[in-house]
Amino acid sequence: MLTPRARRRAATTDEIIDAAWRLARRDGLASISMRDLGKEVGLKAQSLYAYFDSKAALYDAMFRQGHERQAEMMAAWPDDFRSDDARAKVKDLCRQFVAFCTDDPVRYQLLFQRVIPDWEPSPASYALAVEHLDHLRRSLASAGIDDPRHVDLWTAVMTGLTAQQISNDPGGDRWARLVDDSVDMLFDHATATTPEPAGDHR
Amino acid sequence: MLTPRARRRAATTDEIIDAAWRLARRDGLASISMRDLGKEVGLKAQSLYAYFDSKAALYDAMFRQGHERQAEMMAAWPDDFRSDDARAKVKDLCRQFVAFCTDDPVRYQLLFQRVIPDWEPSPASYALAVEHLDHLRRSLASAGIDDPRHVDLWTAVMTGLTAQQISNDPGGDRWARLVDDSVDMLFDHATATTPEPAGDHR
DNA sequence: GTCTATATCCAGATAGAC
DNA sequence: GTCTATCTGGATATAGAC
Repeated sequence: MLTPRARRRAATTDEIIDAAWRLARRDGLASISMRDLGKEVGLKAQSLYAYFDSKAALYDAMFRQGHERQAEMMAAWPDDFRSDDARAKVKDLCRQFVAFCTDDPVRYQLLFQRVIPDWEPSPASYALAVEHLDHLRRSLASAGIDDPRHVDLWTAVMTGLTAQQISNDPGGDRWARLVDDSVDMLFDHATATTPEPAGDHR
Repeated sequence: MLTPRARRRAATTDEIIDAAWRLARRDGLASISMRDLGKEVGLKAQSLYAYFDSKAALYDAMFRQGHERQAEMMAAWPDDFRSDDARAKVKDLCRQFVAFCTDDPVRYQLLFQRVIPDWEPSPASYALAVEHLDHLRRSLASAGIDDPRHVDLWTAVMTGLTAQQISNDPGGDRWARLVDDSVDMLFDHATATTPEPAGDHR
């Protein structure tokens, strides 16, 4: 139950965060300034401190919001692919993940790269990120991929495709369209490779 | 032929660039300031402008030097792998490339990512980067990999491994050790996949 | 909660003496 | 080529009136 006062406050907070994303897309994530942000929402820069203790807290709120969006997206997928046609379902999941990242490169940078000097997410916010990696891990395990090396290779390929897409063909699909192919490749490789004894993993 | 004066000047220039790399490794690439850089080499910040027209020109010189180092490294490898055991040779090349990148993450950021706000390499410097990608392309082609899609997948996997290694296991080899495996995977996938008609590529 | 005013600090870059 | 002095402009953040 929110008081009208708290509701208003939350609305303004959201508005500031939205404006921050707009500025980030326009000028770059690291180039957001409290002055510009104030202008964007019709406030003086100093007034923003009534909503965020510091610029770092603003980034943290953006980080948190981004991961919540990702959570909403992934909630649509089960993390149990045992039933049948695991490959097709993993393809769906991976395609969706890459699209989520390439749809909003700035969000990708904030969530998955460290591009802001002297900032990192708070532990509480970072926990959200860890949770999502676990979702992937469970999904792959239920599809028969449980060698940690294979999971590491998986993350490398998907983030590699994403990064290349964003950097070298923004707005296109030169790398994004390779997702299905990559999933087949990874599956074939994982099933062909004999897993090493568990003691060898780390 | 260099006059002693020019020689001295070149030496100081190199010294400044080296100091800039040191600062970049300590404080981050984007956080280099002309003040700090001056301190590092025993000059006032303003005096640095006798060697570099601007901070952007300094970054450009660093970018250039990094690519020259890469050129030296790659010069040791032929770009013709037709002879025999192409797979092993490509593995060598890829292992070397990933090591080159992970050995110096800051250099990797400058050469291959865009982490400095409002800076990009000059066209002349960027040409060096294009040349190196061509080296890889020729190498893979001589090893029988000539489908552009496969080459794109190749770059995605290698940069993906590199980025994961740097971000999530700095100083370790959790992803770097997967290079050989990845080359096998990519080779198997490329030889198993029937190339599409040339008209379908882009 | 929002404002004005201000503190504090740092950045890149230029002018001109030596 | 290097210095001192300075310009210009930007940043984050706080104090205190309303």
